[in-house]
Amino acid sequence: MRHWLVKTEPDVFSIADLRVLGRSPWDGVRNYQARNSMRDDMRLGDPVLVYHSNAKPPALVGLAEVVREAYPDHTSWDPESSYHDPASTPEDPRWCMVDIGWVETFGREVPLDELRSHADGALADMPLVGKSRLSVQPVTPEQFRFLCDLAGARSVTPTGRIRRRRS
DNA sequence: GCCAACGTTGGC
DNA sequence: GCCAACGTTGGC
Repeated sequence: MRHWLVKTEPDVFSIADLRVLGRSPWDGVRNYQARNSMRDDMRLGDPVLVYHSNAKPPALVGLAEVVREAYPDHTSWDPESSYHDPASTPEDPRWCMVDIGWVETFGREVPLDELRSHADGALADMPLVGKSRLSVQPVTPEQFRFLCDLAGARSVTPTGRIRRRRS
C-alpha cells in the first residue's frame, strides 16, 4: 500500500463535489510523472490526501481512496474536452486516470502556510506542495501519518489505512 | 542530446 | 493579473 496526495482546484472540482458524488474519475492529469504514478503504482484502497490549489488559502482538505485502478482517460481524445490531446487516441491512449472515492472532509483544513512551517522537519522531503507542480504525488507513510494528525483525520488507523465503518 | 522558446501551474 | 518555477516541444 502506498499513500498519495492529489491537487485539485476547488473552483473546478472540490472535496465537497467529491463528497456529493461519492466517487469520481480523476481525469485531466497531463503530466507524465503523475501519469506513471497512477498507471504503475496506485492500487485499490490506497489512501489519497486531497489538496486544494488555487484556493484561498491553498490547503489540505480531506481524504479519499483509490476505488478503481488506472484506465484510459477518454477526455484525452475528446475534441470537445478542455483536456483534449490530439496525440492521444482510443487505439493508443496517452493518458490514464484512476477513480477516487470520498472518505472524509477534514474538520480542520491545513493551510499551505502551516504545511510549509514543517518544511525543515516532518515534511522535509515532501516534493513540497507549492514548490512542485506534480498533481499526483507519493507521500511517505511517515508524512501521511503526520499530515493526518495535523488535520485531525478520523478515518485512518494507526498504521495509515482507511478505517472502515460498519454499515 | 542540447537548449531556447513556449505554455502551464499555482502562490501571491 | 503578475510572474517565477517548472515541464514540454522542436530545431539544430
